Amino acid sequence: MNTLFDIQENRKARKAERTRVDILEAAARAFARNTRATMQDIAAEAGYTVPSLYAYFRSKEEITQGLNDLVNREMMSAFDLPYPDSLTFAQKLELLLRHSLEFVDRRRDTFAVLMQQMSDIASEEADQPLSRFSLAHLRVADWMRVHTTPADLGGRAPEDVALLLMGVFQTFFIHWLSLDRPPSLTDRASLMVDLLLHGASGPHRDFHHSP
Amino acid sequence: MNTLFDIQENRKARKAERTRVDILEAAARAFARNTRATMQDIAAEAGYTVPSLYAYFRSKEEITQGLNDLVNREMMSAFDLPYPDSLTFAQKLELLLRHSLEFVDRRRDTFAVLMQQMSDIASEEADQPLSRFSLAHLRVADWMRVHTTPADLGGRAPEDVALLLMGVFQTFFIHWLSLDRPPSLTDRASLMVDLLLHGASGPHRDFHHSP
Amino acid sequence: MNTLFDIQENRKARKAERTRVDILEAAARAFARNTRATMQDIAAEAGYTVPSLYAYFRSKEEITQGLNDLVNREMMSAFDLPYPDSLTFAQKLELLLRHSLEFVDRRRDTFAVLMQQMSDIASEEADQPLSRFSLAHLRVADWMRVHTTPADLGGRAPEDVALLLMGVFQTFFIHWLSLDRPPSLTDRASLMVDLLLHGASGPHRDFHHSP
Amino acid sequence: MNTLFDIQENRKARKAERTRVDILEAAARAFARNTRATMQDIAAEAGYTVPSLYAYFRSKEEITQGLNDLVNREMMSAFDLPYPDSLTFAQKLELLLRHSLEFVDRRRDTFAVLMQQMSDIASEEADQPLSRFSLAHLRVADWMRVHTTPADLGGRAPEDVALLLMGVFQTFFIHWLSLDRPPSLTDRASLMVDLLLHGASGPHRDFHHSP
DNA sequence: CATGAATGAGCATTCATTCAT
DNA sequence: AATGAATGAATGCTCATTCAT
Repeated sequence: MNTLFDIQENRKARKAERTRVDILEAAARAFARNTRATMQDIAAEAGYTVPSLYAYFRSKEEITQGLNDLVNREMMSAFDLPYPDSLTFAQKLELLLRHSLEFVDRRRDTFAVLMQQMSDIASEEADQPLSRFSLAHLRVADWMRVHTTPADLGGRAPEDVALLLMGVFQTFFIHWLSLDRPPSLTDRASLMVDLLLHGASGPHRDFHHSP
Repeated sequence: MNTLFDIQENRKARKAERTRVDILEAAARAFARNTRATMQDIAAEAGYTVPSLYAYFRSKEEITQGLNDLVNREMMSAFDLPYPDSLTFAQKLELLLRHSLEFVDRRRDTFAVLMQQMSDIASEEADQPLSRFSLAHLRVADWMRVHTTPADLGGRAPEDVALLLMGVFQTFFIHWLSLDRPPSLTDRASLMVDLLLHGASGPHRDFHHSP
Repeated sequence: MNTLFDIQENRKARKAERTRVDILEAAARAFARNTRATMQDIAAEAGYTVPSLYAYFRSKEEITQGLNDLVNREMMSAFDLPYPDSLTFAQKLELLLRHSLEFVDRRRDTFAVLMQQMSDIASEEADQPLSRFSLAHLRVADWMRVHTTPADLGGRAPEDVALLLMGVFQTFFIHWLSLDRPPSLTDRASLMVDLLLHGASGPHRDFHHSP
Repeated sequence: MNTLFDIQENRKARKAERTRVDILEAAARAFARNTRATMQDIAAEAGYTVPSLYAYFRSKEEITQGLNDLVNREMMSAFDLPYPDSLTFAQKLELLLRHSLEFVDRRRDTFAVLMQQMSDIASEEADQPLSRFSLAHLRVADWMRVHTTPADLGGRAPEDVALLLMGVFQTFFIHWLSLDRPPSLTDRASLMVDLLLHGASGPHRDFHHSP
């Protein structure tokens, strides 16, 4: 049975958790603005003084880690959604992109951090056997293997097509970030799917598929 | 008329310029190994002591800038090569990629630095109106405009196809960097062209109608 | 006349005083475990939160001071006990030691703090004219002057013999602290008296003339 | 053969070594004045700024360690000197004390640090199996075992007499430190030997040894 | 031209202390 | 009376930069 004490404890815990997330989001803004953001920067962005951050995180490392986990979880969750076999590859691809891009639209700064880390070749953490890029690459290739037929990929290795997908995603994202008043990135999903499926040459309208 | 003095001056200047490039290349190696490379790291890699670097560059900032310019010039030079109109878009594209990838194969570390900066959204210098990414994007889109017909791009905006090209280039490069014993990246040019032109679906072999 | 109010006030005051001592003893344990003990450490040892300590002491300094006073009072009280003239110097000495060592046995941690401060030459407080060591030295020398005859001290200055006493006490104590499963230190009193009185050579058994 | 280069290198190395020792001695003064001396304090005492210290020592830990080693080496060297069997215990003891006290007279501050650490029960370094005190105790007891006969110690355990010696040494030293214009401590050697050998009661002049 | 020596500015982290509740 | 939350003031340490030699 819940006593008053329990309820109060619960409320406190919830508030603390909220603060933790607030700080992580502030950290995302700070890192998006400056890759070398200091604890000072993060604190300023969060509206706290530096020592206060240490009441919620043991170290800067833990903040960065927390931010990574947050981003990773959101990003990876798109891959775990159901993609019914009844859908075509194009439809599945559009669905995957829309799921991901919705996150991006909502958490612009957070994803900026993720993308930056994607390009960090030397994994900062020596104990990490694989770089963030490699992990993502494996995950995308796996998704390809599960949700496509060899024909979908024109007989190419899923790994290669995964690189194509990641590349398009990344450049569209960075370009979008550079815009002053960015429109919804989700609206670009159709174009991205088109480019991913048919490349620069575009769909072959002049062949038997056209009416 | 050239006096002896002039000649000596000239020789000196040339030697100094050589040293400058040596240092920049050392910096590239240092940065490739560790994003946070210090002046100490760069000096060690260059075989000098730290204060010596200041005889050739006014600041660390100037070294980074110099490295950027070096890399940029090399990268951009591929766009200034001749691409005869007699070539198809596919051929021009393969040529462009091969030119660029040769540089990459030769200067692995230097390009690692470039790619990292590509993802740095916030332009390090506030006085820079455009980020490195945007500059590259403009340059690629321009090339597209000059060397393609609307049909080549399936009627799409050159800017969008430029993003596709940059994305493929970047992910293939980073993936290649992550390999332990990387093969020549130039050998992947055909695959990249294929992906760029026809996308994930592959060249339109027309499954239903082929014999 | 005592009103109900007075009685309640009194009870409160007594309880507060008890808590003060509890905290001081917790502080002793904390300091014994770690010279650099923080307020956090002390609070944890006392079973309070940090701000609660400030309800009983104005500052950490006041806690340390209070701990010192507590220890000092206990230690010095041994000197104020009666030492009848009918006793020999040896007997008085053994009595003094036993009184002191009983405290030590009982309050191991508290005395560890005292001993450490004994060696702190620079008096923590600049306004303290005399170091803790000097105060103790004076007190011991006084005891000597009162309770010994010049013959007892072999004609030496009481100050010098006081140093001998303090030295033996300190080293035996520290050695005892370093033991894993320390026996009662009081049991060592006889040996200490023996060493104090006769030195390394031992009691003058008069080897040549003994039967 | 020594080239000019070698000579210069040698001179540099020697100067650096001198600076290292200078810093260690400054650290000794700083620690003597305040047990919690900071790098700031040490630097001020040494006449450097803090970062300069890091050119000579990798960490504060290394400075403390260096200081300990310095002190230890000097202190322990007295035990390694020759003590001919022809000498009486009293003579050996006086020799041992004079050797040690000469160091003390010369390096007052340095020894203050040593003595303070002697009383630090909890060895700061968790990897140190034995405290500084225990190590010294073992060394002194060993010396006793080698240079005394059981008769010299009145049949007592060398460990116990070692504690006596250490205690006298420590209290005489601390007392000497507390003096404003301290005379040579070496001059007190005879008194210390006397106290060590015969205790508070003093030599037994009234027995057969007296004329 | 090159370097040993030195430092100002800044960084992550800790800690004693305060205050609203 | 007790505490969660917050902070100013250090602390050990790093790094880009300068300068006398």
